Amino acid sequence: MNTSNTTVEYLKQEKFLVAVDCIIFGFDSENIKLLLFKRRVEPLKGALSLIGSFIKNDLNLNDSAKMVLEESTGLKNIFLKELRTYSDITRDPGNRVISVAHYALIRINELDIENVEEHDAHWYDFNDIPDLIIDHKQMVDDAINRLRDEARREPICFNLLPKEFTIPQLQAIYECFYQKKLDSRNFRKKIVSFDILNKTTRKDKTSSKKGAFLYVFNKRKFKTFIAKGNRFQL
Amino acid sequence: MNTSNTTVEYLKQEKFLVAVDCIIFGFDSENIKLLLFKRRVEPLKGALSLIGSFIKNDLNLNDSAKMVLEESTGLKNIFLKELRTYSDITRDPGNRVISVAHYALIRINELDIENVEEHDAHWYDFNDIPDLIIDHKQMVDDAINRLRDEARREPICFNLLPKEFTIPQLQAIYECFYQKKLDSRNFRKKIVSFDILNKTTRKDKTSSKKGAFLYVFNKRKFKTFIAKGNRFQL
DNA sequence: GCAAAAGTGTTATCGCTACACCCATGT
DNA sequence: ACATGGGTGTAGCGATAACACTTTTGC
Repeated sequence: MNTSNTTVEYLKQEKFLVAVDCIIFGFDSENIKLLLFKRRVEPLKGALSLIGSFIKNDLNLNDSAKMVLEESTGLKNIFLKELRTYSDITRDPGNRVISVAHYALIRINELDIENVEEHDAHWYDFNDIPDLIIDHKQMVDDAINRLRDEARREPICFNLLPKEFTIPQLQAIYECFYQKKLDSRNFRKKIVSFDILNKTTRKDKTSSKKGAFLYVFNKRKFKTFIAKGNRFQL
Repeated sequence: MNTSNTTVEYLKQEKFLVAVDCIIFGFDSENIKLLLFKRRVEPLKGALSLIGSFIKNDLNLNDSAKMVLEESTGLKNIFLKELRTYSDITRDPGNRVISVAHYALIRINELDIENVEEHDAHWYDFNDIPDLIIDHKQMVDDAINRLRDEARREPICFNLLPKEFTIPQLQAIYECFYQKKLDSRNFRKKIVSFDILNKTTRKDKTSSKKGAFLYVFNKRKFKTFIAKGNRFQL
């Protein structure tokens, strides 16, 4: 095995600018939202865009995206996944840039407001996204489709809710994704049958006089659920 | 909008080597196979690896992967999708290289044998993959998981079979993925009920005296199927 | 006491699973 | 004539979908 720092073969190759862009999703009890920014550098300064950054030599792509998220939202430990690359030669008018889009789910209530305002960031309803620079609109569309699909099969929506949440809150997210009302009896029956939530004794009273019991997602129970050969499917 | 060639901001940024690697799947009527290559350049020359290449300035990632596939298999119009990026700083001992893995499904019977032998390529059973260089084994594992998952929900397995194929051939692929025998009556019932195949009047007699009718995947029918709100699920 | 959301059970329907025999043909 | 894989139908079961009323409590 070759252990020198840079192999001769590699020196001949062209190098590229590489960036990460983040599609940040939130949920405000009404709708799925996306966090968009006013771009601060040329080209296209001032236009609406996703938040992103060129990567540096000391971080991999995932960590680069994490850093971007932390800087723009003040949040650590965000749910984050790679979406796909965008590499058309002329996609960026400034120069060729290969961008790796990532999508993130955050809890709006934990957001650092100051940070966000400092970055000229605003939430937009996910089914009413304005035009964005370059191919960012495409990235958003792709991310929404991916998320819609993934939400059906993986327990990821919990990342949009506070650690403790109610069943009706969870249902509301799925109703946004599917764009239709769900039967609350059937929804509750299904999610409870999975046995992946812990019911607390506390109630959330922000949306009704009666209050709804708070639940917590239990990762251990979920693993057991999967180990038994079950499939999360909503 | 800025229309100059390279923006000043961009000039300060670090650039990176970017490569594509291809996980090539085939099916030989018995098992899912993977095409692996003996590496020809340092570092790690002679070791087993996926086929790949540094990208050039004139092609996007998808087209770069297509070119790699064409050069190594002699095939055009291959089913090809991006898997994910691999970007750990130290993943390549030669230098930092960001690799974008792609997976491809090809029809083994159409393969250009000469081309393949020229490239020191050999087929390996997908559940008995030897050690590969760098993180290529990880790429393969990720690709297999992705494919297993995608095959359930998207009609992609047809890309592993000749244009005309039999129902038992198709079933065999799914039996490989699930690693269990399926009931032929139920399998046939399900796939026929989708109404996305055209039955021909011809038969394939390579695996039985009686012969099995040949079918063709019909993209138009599939679109209708989806438009009606159905879901492909096997 | 009333408005508003939370919570609860039952029935009909549909789709999936399990299962066994006849058919066509090459040797 | 026999061995081999191709092709077909049905019945039982489990899961989903449809549906309406009671409970709690802040105002």
